[in-house]
Amino acid sequence: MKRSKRSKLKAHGWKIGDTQDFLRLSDEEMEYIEIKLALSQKVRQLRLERKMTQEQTARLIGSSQSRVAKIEAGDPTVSIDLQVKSLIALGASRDELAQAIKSKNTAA
Amino acid sequence: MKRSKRSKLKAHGWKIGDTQDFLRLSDEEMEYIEIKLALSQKVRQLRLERKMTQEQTARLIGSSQSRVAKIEAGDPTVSIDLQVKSLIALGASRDELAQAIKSKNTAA
DNA sequence: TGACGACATGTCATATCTGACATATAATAC
DNA sequence: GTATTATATGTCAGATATGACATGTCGTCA
Repeated sequence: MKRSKRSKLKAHGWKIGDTQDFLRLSDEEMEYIEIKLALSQKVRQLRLERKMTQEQTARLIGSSQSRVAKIEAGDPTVSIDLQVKSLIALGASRDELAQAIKSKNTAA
Repeated sequence: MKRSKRSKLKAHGWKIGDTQDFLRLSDEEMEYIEIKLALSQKVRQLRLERKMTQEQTARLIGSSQSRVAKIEAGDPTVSIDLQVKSLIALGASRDELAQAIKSKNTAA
């Protein structure tokens, strides 16, 4: 359960799909990162819907602007725990959270 | 974002519903604990489905029997991160994970 | 041009989580 | 009875995540 080489990877901005071979991530690492990225996007989405700045959100969750930026970037130093706590603080329901984690419809 | 007094709470075995007033948890704390508990139950479910012991599962995820027990108990010292990693290692898909987090149908 | 606001990124001391270990409990088989 | 196996619980040194801070980038307004 090590973080290994992907430590420095920026999850943000990846095109999921080209990553697998490119960086030689295992399926499990891929799934973990996809979930983290999905949650980070949801945090940003909710924050923007509520027309808040990262600074305001930081105060809401008892953190700092820089950490909110990292949460939204899916930074490796940010735990899923913190992402989940942020989403809850932003008012997301369990079901909304589940929905965010669900893989998007690969069907056309 | 402190862990506060619920540190010593055992999430396991609660009857969700009587907790709210009893322990004076905020809605946000409740939601967090419910999610953690839902994940812990899913870990146990998958492990048993695969007919594995906690010891075997521990080796699978690179941890120890005692920690697997804590994962399945929703112990406060276990992060959602570790629960998610465990579920992935046990072969759960993103969708399965999302399903586990979803609130169960309150409809009869 | 400069100043401002929002966000990104790097670093660090300290808080929290981690695997490992010891030990306890419970159930089963002899 | 007591071995054995599976699980639970408490503790701790070391690993990792955290908030805070400094500073950087980028857009916009004058």
